[in-house]
Amino acid sequence: MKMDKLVGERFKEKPADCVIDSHALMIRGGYMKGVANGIYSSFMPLRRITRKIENIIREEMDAIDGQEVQFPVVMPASLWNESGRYESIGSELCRFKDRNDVPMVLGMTHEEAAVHLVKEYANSYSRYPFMVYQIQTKFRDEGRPRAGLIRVREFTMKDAYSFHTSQEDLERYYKICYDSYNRIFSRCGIPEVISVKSDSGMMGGNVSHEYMLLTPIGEDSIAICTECDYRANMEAAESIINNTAEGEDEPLEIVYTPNIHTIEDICSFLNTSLEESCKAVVYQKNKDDKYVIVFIRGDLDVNETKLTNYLKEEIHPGEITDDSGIYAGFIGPYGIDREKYTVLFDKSLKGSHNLSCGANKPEYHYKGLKISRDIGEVEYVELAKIKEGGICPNCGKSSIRLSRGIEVGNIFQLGTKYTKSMNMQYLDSEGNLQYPIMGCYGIGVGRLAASVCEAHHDDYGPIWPISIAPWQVQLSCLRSDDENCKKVSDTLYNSMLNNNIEVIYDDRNIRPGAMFSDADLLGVPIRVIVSPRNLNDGVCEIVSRDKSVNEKVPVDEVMNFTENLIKDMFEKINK
RNA sequence: CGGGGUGUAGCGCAGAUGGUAGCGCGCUUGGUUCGGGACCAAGAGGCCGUGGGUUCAAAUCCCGCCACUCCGACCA
Repeated sequence: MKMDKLVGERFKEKPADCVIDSHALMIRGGYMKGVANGIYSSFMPLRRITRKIENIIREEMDAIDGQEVQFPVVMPASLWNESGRYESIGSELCRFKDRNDVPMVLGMTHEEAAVHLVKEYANSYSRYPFMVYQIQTKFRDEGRPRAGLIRVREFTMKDAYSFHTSQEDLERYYKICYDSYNRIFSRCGIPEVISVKSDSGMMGGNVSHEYMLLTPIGEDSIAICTECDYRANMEAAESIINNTAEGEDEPLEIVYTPNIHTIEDICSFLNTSLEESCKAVVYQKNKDDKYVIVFIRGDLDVNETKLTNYLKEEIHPGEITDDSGIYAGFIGPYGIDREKYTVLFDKSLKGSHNLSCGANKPEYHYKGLKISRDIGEVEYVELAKIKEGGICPNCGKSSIRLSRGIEVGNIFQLGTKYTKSMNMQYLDSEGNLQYPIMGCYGIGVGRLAASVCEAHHDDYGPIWPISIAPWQVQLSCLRSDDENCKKVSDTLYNSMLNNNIEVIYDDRNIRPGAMFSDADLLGVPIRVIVSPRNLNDGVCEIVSRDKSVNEKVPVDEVMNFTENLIKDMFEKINK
C-alpha cells in the first residue's frame, strides 16, 4: 500500500468533541469518521486492525472447539417474544415494522437466534456439548454514546453461545473460555486486562465475569483488593460492615433540628459521625411508582443494582409526595408505616446503636436509635455500595481500592433462561426431556481496538502492537526527488511485498516532518527510513514506534533485520 | 430520564451595542524549500442548523423545533 493513495486524511488539530485520547487519535489519524451519534465508518487502517483482532478471536474460538456461524441482524419480534425480551427490554432494542407491518427488531445480542438455530439439531444428549459463535454487527440504541469507539450504538461483536447437559460441564467449559479470553487479550497486546466478578443483570444466570482494562477514562467502577486476588465490579461487590456498638446505649430522644436536611448537617449539628447515623434513600418502582425506602448507614451509598436484584423489579430514585406528612430530609425508620411502604434495612445498620435519624416529622430528628431495641427484629438486606478502604469479602482486610475500567469482554453462565423460555429440549440417556444449560461469551471488537489505543499511545499517536497493527512496516522515502533515495526505497518496497511483509510505503514529495507526523498517527510498529543522509553512509534507519529500537542498518541487511524484528515482536507478544 | 453547552468553509475558531461574513489549518496553481506538521504569491470553497417572528435591514434580538456535545442516571 502506498501512502499517497491511502483514503482518509490525517490532521493536526484535535476535534472539539473528542474527550479521550483514543477517540481523538483515531479521528485525527484517519481511522474513522462519525456518521451519526454513536455510528462510525472505518477507513482502511482501522478496518485492517479490526480484521486482525477478529482473526485472533477466530483462532482462539476455533481452538476451543467453537464453530463460526452467522445470525441475522434483523429478526422478527416474534423470536424475541419467545424469550420475553421483546417486552422486557427498553428502548435500546430498535424496533420497527417491515412492509407487511410485521414487527421486527435489530439484533442487539443473539441468545434467541442461537437457540433458534440449534433447537432441532440438539435434540439428543449425544450432540452435546457444543459452542457456536459469530462476529457480527450489533445495534443498541444507547441513550448516551460517548468516547469514540468505547460506547457506540452500532458495533461489531464476537458473541459465542455454548450448550451443555449439566452445570458441571458448563463450568468446565466456562473455565476453558476464561483462559481463552486471557489469551485473546494478550495476543491483542493488552495482557494487563483483568477479569472481575460481575453482576449478570437482566441476562439471567449466576456466575459471570467481565474483562476490564483499568484506566481512569473507563466507565465502570471496580473494587480490587490490594491484599488478595479479589476483584469485582462495583455492582457485584459485597459490602461488609462490622458494627461493634461500643459504649453505652443511649436512650431514644427526639431533637428539634430546624433548617437541617442533609445527613452531613445533622451529624455536625448533633456532633456525631456519619457512621452513627441512619439515612433514608427513597426509590419508586417503575411499574407503579410505589415507594421503596432504604435505610442505610449515613456514610454509605445504595447499590441500585443490588436493590433491583433483591426486589426483582426496576426502580428509579424517587421522592415521597403523598400526604403522609413524611418529608425528604426527615424520614426515619422509627414509626414509619411498614405496611404502606416497602421498607428495607441495609446490613450496615445491623448491630449498631446510638444512631441519629429522621423523625418522620418536619424539623425533627431522633438520636440514640437502636434498631433491635426500638423497632424490633428486622430483616437486614445487603444493599450498600462497597467503598474505598472497605473490607474485602475474600480476605477480610480493609484493603479495597476502587478503580475505573473499560469492559472489553464478558462471559456468563446463563443457565436455562433461554432454553426454558424458548422450549428447547433434548432427550437424556434415560429418555427424559431436559433443558440444556447455556453459557455466553462476548467481546466488542471496536471497543477492544480503542482500548488498545487507549493503553498504548503517546502524544503523537497510537502505538499498535505488531499483532493488530494496520501494517507491520512503514517505509519512509524521505526525499523522493533524490534519485538514489527513491531507487533504494522502491527496491525495498518491492522486496517487502515479495516477502509478505505488510508494508505501507510513503514516497510522497512532502517535508520529512509531515511524513513523520503521519507515520506517528498510523502507529505502525516498525519504521524504515531511507534518506540521502543515511545513504551516504550506506545505511537505512530502522526505528520502532515505541522507541525501543533505533538502529542504522546497511542497506543490504535491511530486509533481514526487518524480518527478524517482526519475528521478535510477535514472540514477545505470544510468549 | 435529569442538568449544562454548542450549531458560522473539510477541521479549529472570531464575528461588542442589528447594516448580506472573516482568521488559522487543510485544499488548488506557481515558485523557493526539505530529518519532526516550511515560506511567498495567486486562487477555490459558506442557505451562518432549521421554522417562524420583530425590523427599512437579522449570523447578531425574540419564540419554537432539530442536531451535536458534556456531566449524571440507565446500559442485556
